[in-house]
Amino acid sequence: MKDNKNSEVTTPLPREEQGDGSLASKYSPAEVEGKWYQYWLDHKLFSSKPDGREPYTIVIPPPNVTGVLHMGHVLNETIQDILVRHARMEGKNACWVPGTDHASIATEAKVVNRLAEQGIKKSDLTREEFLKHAWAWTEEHGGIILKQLRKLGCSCDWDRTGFTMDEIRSESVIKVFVDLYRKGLIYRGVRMVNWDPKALTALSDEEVVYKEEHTKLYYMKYYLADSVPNDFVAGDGNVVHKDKRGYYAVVATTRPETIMGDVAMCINPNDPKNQWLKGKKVIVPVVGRVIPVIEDEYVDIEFGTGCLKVTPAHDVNDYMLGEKYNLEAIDIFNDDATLSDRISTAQQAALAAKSVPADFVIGLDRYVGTERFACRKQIAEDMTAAGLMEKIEDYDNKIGCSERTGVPIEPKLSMQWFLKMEHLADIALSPVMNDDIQFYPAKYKNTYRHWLENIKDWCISRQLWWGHRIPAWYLPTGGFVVAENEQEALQLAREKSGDANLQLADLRQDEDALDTWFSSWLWPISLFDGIRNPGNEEINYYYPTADLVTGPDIIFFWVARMIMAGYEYEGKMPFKHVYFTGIVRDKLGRKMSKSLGNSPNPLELIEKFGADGVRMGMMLSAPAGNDILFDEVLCEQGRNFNNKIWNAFRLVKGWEVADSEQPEAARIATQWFSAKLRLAAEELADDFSKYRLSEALMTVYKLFWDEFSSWYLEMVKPAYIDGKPQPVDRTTYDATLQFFEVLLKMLHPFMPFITEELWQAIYERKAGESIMQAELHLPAPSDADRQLCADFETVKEVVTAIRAVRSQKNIAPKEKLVLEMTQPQQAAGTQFSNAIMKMANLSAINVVTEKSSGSASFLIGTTEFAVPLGNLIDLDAERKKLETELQHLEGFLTSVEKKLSNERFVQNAPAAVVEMERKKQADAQQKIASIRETLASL
RNA sequence: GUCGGCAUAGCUCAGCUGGUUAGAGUAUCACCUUGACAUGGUGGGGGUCCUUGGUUCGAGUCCAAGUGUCGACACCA
Repeated sequence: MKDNKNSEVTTPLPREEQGDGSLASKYSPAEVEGKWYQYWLDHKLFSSKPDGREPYTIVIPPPNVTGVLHMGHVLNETIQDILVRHARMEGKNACWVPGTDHASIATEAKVVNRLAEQGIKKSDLTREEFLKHAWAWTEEHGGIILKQLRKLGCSCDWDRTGFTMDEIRSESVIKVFVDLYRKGLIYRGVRMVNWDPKALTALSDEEVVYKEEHTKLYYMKYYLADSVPNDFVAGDGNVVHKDKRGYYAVVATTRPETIMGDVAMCINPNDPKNQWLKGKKVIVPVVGRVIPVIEDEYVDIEFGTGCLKVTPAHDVNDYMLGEKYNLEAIDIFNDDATLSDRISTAQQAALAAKSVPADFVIGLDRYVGTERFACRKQIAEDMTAAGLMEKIEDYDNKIGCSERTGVPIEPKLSMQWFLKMEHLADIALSPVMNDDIQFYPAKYKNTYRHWLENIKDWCISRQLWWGHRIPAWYLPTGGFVVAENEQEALQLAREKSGDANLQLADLRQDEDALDTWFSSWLWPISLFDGIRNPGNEEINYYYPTADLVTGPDIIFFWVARMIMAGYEYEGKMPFKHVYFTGIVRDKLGRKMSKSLGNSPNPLELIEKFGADGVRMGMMLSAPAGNDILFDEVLCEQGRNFNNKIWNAFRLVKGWEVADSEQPEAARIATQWFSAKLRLAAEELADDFSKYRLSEALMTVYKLFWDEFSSWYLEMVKPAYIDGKPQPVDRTTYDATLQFFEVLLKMLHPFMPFITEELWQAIYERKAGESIMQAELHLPAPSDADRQLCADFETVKEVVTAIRAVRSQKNIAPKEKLVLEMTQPQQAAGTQFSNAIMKMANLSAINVVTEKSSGSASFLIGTTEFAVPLGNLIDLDAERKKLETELQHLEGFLTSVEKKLSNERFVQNAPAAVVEMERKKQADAQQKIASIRETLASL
């Protein structure tokens, strides 16, 4: 599985060139990306070994081994790569461990489907035969997604690639199972579980999703088996039903077919309308079984008729009632949710025990073997025909369905393995609540706490073959042993049975496999072999990992359980920070789905916009925890940005260098930009520390495009004389290259490919060197830096104002103008004057006491500027503009003065705030005065 | 039903412990094919910060209620 384009390594600096030897005007990612990824691999730049540096570890949320890359992965993996590359450039020993998940139920379902296409049924195969098919499938499709991650630029240490069912991970899972069993935390027993009748396995509570459905509510007649005594009177609150057959109670249900498992009817003892039913017996319609009326406050008086049918085998709440009142549980279904022949056996027994009028009864034989929904329809029809149905109403209901197969689950009593959660929940709660482990965004702490505080035991066994087989062996004489392997099992079995001649062949291993998440929860430990080999060098070094990046949908499945396992087996948190990503939606806010066709293929996007472009598109609107409305337009923006970087590089690289003196404008520009970089680096560090990655990207984006390209480069760009470009002085050139390099480093985590390409081209590099290892340490900005940048903002305002004058008066950029100003002491007027002249194309800046007549004037701060325009000036328009501004300023002044005249404000507000208001007042007054003066002179 | 998040420009979102008449990206409009880049440049327009009350000298920011919206959990058979 070799990446086609990546195999041939090319020269360090191949770039598409134009005929004349200059660089092409467009950046071409396709030529660059494969080349550099291979370079990184060839030089083992992603690989990590424990050393003296601070570790930075991320374990990948393992995608399904047979999965393919979708937009959700692109988001998730891009974030991880940004974090890893950022940490690596900070000088940390970055280790990103990739791998895949065997995804027990999902993969088994896919294999079963494929076999079905070939006409093979799973039930026709032995376990070994089936597993052979499953492994073949895994090898065929497995790892495709890992190859696709390379296209994205992910800097995983591929030598560490793990699989949740490889040898190390399998042994770890078994070891943990045995350990938890011996600690008494794992037990086996018959419980009500969620049964998936399609996958034919039990599921955990977390694997059940509720879907809204339009169904029916059936009101069925349960006739009284005994005569009705006369101790109730009509009108005393009792609601009594009677027809020609006799008295009856009405029971409302959404599942009429389950009456075959009815063993009681339950009323609320406080329900006035059902008092007459107390102590009675009723006859289950169709079935003919006579059942008692029991009383429990669990029953909601308001719902339906207040009469609840009790079917302990098929409803969790009924099961609890059954336990409480010691009722029989009649399981009416086969494993695939067709009706079992037990229903007719039970009916015969019931009819034999008690005689029931024949017209209440329908032979249940006809339903045996029918599918549950067909049966429901049929029995409703039959009851209606037999006059046993009072009425049928429309009803909206939420139905629990299997997350994986989508079919409605059946609550089913069955023998399963469970993990007690109380202790594990205990150790996992406080680290999150007190921020030892930090959630981003923090709102998920609530969700987390709620789940842990209401946790139930975890059903960990699955009636599947693709997974870790439960290490329990049953003895021929009954009972079982739990052991890490067959030898140990045999030994334990011999001890337990007292039969020293017992052979392995006498033992039968449990057929079930473990829930996939029972292996995933060990991932941050098992990847470093910390379960089998506790305290080894790797686990000591890399654990706890730094950041976990995942979706909030698996906070219970995975995140919470990793925290439990982490504390149970390492005594430490598995990760320090959890970054929850949102769901990737389309730009209309809809979930991406195959049927809507709104899910772009990431690989096609990469082809179209380049991996860097796609990564940027993804990150531009991806605040942690918010859903992402993905729009290709953002990838386009990413691609355009690449192109901008590329062209800035072309410009700088195209300069001729001379040993001339540095022009004043360039000198101040380099000073300013160097300060600007320090400020930006500080801002970036802050964004990263808060995991505000899209803001970090936006910070660099604006830094490169606006500050560097539009301001800095324009200020230092050598002029053209007689149509010929002049050379740049060496000082400026060197500074520019250094700035460029810093910018590339800042951009690298977000856009690894183009930054490597240009970093390699900007200076000569040694073989094997890479930008990804280049450290970025800028000194903290000084007060002088801050002042300089603030002053420069004023410069920009002046330049922009002059450009606005040009734009309004339609004066060509080439035409030189003169600027007049009244306050020479202003920063903007002195050290920056050369820069202003260059950026605004001025021939002079004159300090004047009185502006020329016929000039366009403007205020920056309290300094007055004017551009003499001669007869170009439109006095009316000028007056109008000034009047608008005057109005605005006067309104402003009024509000400030109102504040200042409020004694309570002056007394209560901090001195600095009051001072600020006074300054605002003075400034506004001065501005108003100068505008009035200008107006008067017009 | 319980709990939680969110509501700011056409769109997507910033706005930290309250303190200049609220910002960014994008979209949009006008002008400009100059010599890195039209995948570009320059300039402009655009907001009752959901509503109502309260606290405060001062509220987009804090509190309460309401409305809308999204989510988690629990579900009445």
